[in-house]
Amino acid sequence: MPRRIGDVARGAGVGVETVRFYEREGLVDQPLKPMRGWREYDEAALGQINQIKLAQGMGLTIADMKVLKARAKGARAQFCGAVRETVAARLDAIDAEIAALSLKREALADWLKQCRRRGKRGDCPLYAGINALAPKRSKR
Amino acid sequence: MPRRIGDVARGAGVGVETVRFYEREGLVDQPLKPMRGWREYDEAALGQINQIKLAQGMGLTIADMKVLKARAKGARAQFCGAVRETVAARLDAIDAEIAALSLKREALADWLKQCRRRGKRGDCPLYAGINALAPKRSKR
DNA sequence: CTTGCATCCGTAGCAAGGTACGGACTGCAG
DNA sequence: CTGCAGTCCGTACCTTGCTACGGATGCAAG
Repeated sequence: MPRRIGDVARGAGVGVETVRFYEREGLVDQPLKPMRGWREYDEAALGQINQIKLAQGMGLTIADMKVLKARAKGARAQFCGAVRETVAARLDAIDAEIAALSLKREALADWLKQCRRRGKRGDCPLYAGINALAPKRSKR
Repeated sequence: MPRRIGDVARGAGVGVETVRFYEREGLVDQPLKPMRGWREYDEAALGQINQIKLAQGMGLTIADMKVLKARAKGARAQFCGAVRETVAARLDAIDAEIAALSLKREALADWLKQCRRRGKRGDCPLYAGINALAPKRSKR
């Protein structure tokens, strides 16, 4: 059972600064501070950090989580709607990201293939292109 | 034929600030400034920006391009080796990124499926979980 | 009482790739 | 001559998710 922020951090496998960051973001509830001394944490903080890690593993952003946390105070149906909305939006965003990366992947793979095919023929268009852009030397 | 930075920017479809950013990064050669007046650009700047856009489309980073540009002054064989190295490294990085995103994609899709399956049964574990983390209210 | 680690708190910095701003200047049209 | 758009230049800001720093305090052991 965690008592102080360092215990929470170690228990969740994150740094103390990270816990404090989550608190600033409002994702982890910061226990009230006694007028002197250290804050007293309980299991809730640990659970909240684990939920953050879970959500992060699914690709949700901190901003997404803030929205969902705000909605969690409302009725279950509303909350579920918000969850589905957020998850669907993030799914679309991630699909778009994957599509963009796949295009890049193909372009890079093609480039490598061309490189190997040209092999020793030594007609790299990029090298020619880059040096054509500095025509000072070729003009003499 | 571009004359001033604004012409270059319009011609390349980027902002003036972006051209200046590439100049600061050393990816676009900035023509010498006359003691008074405006710099005079030629086609080279346009070509360099187009190469940047191409490389970006393949997923190369600005840092990658800096390295390659530095190598372009050397012999062709050295340059080609550096290109292959950079491209291969970036390809690996992008594959890793795609793999990570695919995991997230699956997790999100699963979550949505679970949401729909639970449908009106109203037993969302996330809602329960979040509210269990604030047990103040349930204790009464 | 002193050492020494932990916490508290605000603030600043990192990566990446730009974007924006403010004040001074330039050059051209009216 | 004046107005106005465009440049020049340095610097600050943006996003995201942390991470680090520095000075002040707290607390327990020796």
